[in-house]
Amino acid sequence: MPSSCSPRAPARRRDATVTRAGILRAARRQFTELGYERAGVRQIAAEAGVTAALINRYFGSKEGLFVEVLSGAFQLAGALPSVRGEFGVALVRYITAHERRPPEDGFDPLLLILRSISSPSALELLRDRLDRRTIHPLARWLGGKDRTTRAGLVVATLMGTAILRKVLRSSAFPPGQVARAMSCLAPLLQGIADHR
Amino acid sequence: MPSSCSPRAPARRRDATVTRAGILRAARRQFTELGYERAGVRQIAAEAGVTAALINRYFGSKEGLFVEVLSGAFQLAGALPSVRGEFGVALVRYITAHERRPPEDGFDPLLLILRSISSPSALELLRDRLDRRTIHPLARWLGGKDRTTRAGLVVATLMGTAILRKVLRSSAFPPGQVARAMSCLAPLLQGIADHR
DNA sequence: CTGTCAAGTCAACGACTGTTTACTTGGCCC
DNA sequence: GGGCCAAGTAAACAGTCGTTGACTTGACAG
Repeated sequence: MPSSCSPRAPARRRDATVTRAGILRAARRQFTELGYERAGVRQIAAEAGVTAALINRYFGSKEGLFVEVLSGAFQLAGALPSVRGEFGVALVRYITAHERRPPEDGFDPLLLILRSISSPSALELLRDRLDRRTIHPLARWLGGKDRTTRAGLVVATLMGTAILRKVLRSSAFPPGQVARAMSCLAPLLQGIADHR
Repeated sequence: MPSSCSPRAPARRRDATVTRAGILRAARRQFTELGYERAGVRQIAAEAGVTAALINRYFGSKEGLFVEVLSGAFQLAGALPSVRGEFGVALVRYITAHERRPPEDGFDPLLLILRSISSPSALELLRDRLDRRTIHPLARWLGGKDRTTRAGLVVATLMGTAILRKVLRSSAFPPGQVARAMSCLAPLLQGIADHR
């Protein structure tokens, strides 16, 4: 079926939905690479091939654009295994898979959080999303005693290792030895899942 | 012994060393509360009761002031126990002690790191200090197999929990239930220390 | 072919940043 | 008591930021 929206679809150069999607894609990449504050609306618009004023037209404000970027992220469905005993290795496998081939565009919610927590307005949005869409679902999946605290510890461990490995690039986690880090991380996560 | 530095010490109002120390104190507080980027030289100077130009006179630049703030921090001596089996509880006790009565001025290196990692120039300084003064000494203390990776995991866990608890203020770690979080955290840290 | 409305640009606003230069002021020494 | 140098201030510089209103341009309908 050729072109469901229009009979002839002459590849129009002025398409609001296409432009909007382009801005959103550039924003996802720059927000994860630079964080909320350092990512400027002018740079984002330039990467999308438009002017900064269009961002305010389509998203109201920079914060509105950020909210739109956040929508749909933070759900960890797909990383959780069907068997409880494979929790640790499943998460580690999920991480290494995303390491080998980075996400389609440069979008990475974990990095976006870590580089945006210095902004008070972004922080409030991030806490809300992370609590509702990640921690509490994970707590339900884990079950048992102190489930929410343990879910928080899982997320904390993932965030902490991400900070040291990908943001700070600490010498404790050299890029060539991800396997060693992951083999230490897996039983740690599994231990949190089992303590119930 | 009254006033060791000067015979009469008429409480002079123009004292370079006192002013320098005042700027440093204000900088420590604001860098941990706002991070490197959001803490402005004008606000820091105002809290110290001087003008922003004095910061450049005494510290060369904002980055020079940041370096000075960083000097002396990041060493974890005092948190480590003499017995290896008490590693987890010792660290947890250290955290809760600092929780009960916050540090003298509002200085907290962990929060300073977490809120400053979005700045590239600050990041380089932080990685250097954290690696040399915290992770590698801790790895030496831990000993055994994968000591550096495990030291990194300890720091990662502490950073991650600090992010969720003190920066994001996630509902997974309500302020009134620090004991529950700590009782889950202690065996986790002990597990990292034992895995060798 | 022309009218019309959305898509997009341009320029400017006001506020803020770190830094520098020229200046004023206060306290100690002779 | 008068010089003199350090301590400290004031003002401006050159950027950048998000946002806004008025403007131009493109594409489709009649």
